Amino acid sequence: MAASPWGEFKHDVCDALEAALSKLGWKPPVGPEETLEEPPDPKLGDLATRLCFELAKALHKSPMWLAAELGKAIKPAGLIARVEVADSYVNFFVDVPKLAELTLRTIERADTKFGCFDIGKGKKAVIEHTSVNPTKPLHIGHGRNAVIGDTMARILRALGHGVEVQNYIDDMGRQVAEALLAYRLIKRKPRAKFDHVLGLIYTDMHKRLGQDPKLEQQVRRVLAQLERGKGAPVRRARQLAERCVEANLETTDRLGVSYDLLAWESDIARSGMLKETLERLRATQYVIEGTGERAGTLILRLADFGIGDKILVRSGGTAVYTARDIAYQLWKFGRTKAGLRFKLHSKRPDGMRTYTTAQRGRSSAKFGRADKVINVVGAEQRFPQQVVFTALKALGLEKEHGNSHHLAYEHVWLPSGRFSGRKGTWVGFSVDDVIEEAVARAHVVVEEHAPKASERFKREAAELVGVGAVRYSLVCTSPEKRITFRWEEALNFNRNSGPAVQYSHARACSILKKAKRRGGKHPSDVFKLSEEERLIKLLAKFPEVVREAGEKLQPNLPALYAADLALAFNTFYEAAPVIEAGTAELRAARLRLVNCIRIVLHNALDLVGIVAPKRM
RNA sequence: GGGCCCGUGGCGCAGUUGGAUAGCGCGGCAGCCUCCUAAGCUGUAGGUCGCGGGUUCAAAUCCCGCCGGGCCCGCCA
Repeated sequence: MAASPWGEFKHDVCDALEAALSKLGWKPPVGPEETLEEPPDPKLGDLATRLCFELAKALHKSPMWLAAELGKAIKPAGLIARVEVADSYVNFFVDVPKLAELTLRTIERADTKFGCFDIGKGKKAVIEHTSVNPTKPLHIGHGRNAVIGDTMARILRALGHGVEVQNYIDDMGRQVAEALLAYRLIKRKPRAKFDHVLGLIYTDMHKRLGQDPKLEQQVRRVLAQLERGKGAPVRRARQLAERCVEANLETTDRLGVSYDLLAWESDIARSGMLKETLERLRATQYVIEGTGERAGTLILRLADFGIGDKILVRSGGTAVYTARDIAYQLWKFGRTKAGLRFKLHSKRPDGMRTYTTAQRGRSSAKFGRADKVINVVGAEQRFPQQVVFTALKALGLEKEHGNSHHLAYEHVWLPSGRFSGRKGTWVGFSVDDVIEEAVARAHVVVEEHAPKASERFKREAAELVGVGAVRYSLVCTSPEKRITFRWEEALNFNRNSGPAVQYSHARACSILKKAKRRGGKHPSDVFKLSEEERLIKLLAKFPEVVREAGEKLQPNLPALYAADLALAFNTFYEAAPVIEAGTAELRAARLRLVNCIRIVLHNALDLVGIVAPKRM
């Protein structure tokens, strides 16, 4: 059974090209598969090769002549219906009836597994995302990180990887020191969800920090206590952070984002893996002791790898963030002797179990030991991420270096500028606030559409649609592009939105429900309409989209695909009656098509973490 | 000063391993509910792909130089 119908077609085209080339005795400088592209207009063909341009250089013949000869030598086979030569291109037309039968049968059999592969071969991928300082609620920018990471996790699972999602919690940084102090000093606290309380008093604290130099000293004292890694302040910091994380998790639960492991900095610090990592680095030629102004420091020299120096240990003996990140990265690959201990943190509403590192936990071989690591981290951290990865190379871990990926994303901005935790500009733009608003808006629309539905249905539909709109708006843009948060986009329920795809899915379900009886035979060439042909081809391409998204780390691809498919389905919906199709054969065939569209819309939405409702 | 990312119709985006007439959505304008959910559909207007060179049979895509926006180059966090 073909996992990917369109992949099968590509395969057939490559075979046909190889056969023709060997018959002609031509040796192209590149493999045929690298020369395949989609023609700009489907009328020209479904796949084209630009091979003749490549051959022209090698054989000193005109590309047009080569295309004509090559075209004559190709025998259509498999899913290829016919071959046409246009200009210097050889164009391949897919056999639509064959592709239709293959695609529909594959989707029906695979159902929710359509789009899944086994190319990951169970190889383990660790994805780190979210990793917000545990001192505030998630704002919509953190939401983008979480949604990108979660979508990537879903895509890699579909490709057959074992996936472990880690959320790194830094409970020892300056922000926590400030939050701890703020919590102690500010007696009158706002009433709100705990993470919001912390975020608000943190902002309040920052107003005072500017005016009161003594306060800055107090922060430093607390930070120093945290650095020591033991004692009451460390315990209190952890407690405070635990409460904040629990509140943050309520938010991510609602977004449909989940974690396998919460990795706490305080646990990592106590494990000794930082010390171990520094010792190993010291043993290489790349670590030197600082001199002059930098006396007493430890410097990582990576000039041999084309990047600048990075101080790892300050003259005071404390390690910088990047040093800890190197140790953590090594641990993710199972490359530290020191280990961590784990225990169950909580069972989430979706049934997933989230574990946490813990002092009094058990050691376990279940976590870490990745084959591949993806860090979803802001684009501004390209340099430190590169330092971390290059450090692996310096330690001789070539393979781990090659399997380290930084999924860099640009931040979300407000029309007025950047988010600032200190200035508190996030207020009103927390993920909680945005979802609340989106769900409220969705409720109004649901009310208009289904006034007679039960209150429970309306509430559930609004939740699903509101969250769908928010998730879609956060993931549909390429990660490397900055997005500006605008209410009208986050709350967009029109075409090219999460709800639009959900709506198309609901319509498909509705047709199938109303049809009651399904099944019945039909010839494979029943699909005559261009709308049907377009849908068949789009359905066939879905697995290729999933693969590309995984290979290129582009979580926006399934989102864009889902909108494309929904659009094509809407066009078909207007053009072709399904239940009242002219003949029993056509009715049966179109019902099959609609059912397959329903499955693929569902699977595409699922990859993006959006629920596909049967009714809305 | 050195480096990285972004710049595509009024707005938001796709297309960037060089390839055939640059796609989509929003918003404009004109239409479509006795028919499977109008959160929908059809038609229409709107683009020197930031600017200028270069390489090539072929450039939104590659190279060089500018312009605009953002980011990085801390013993900060």
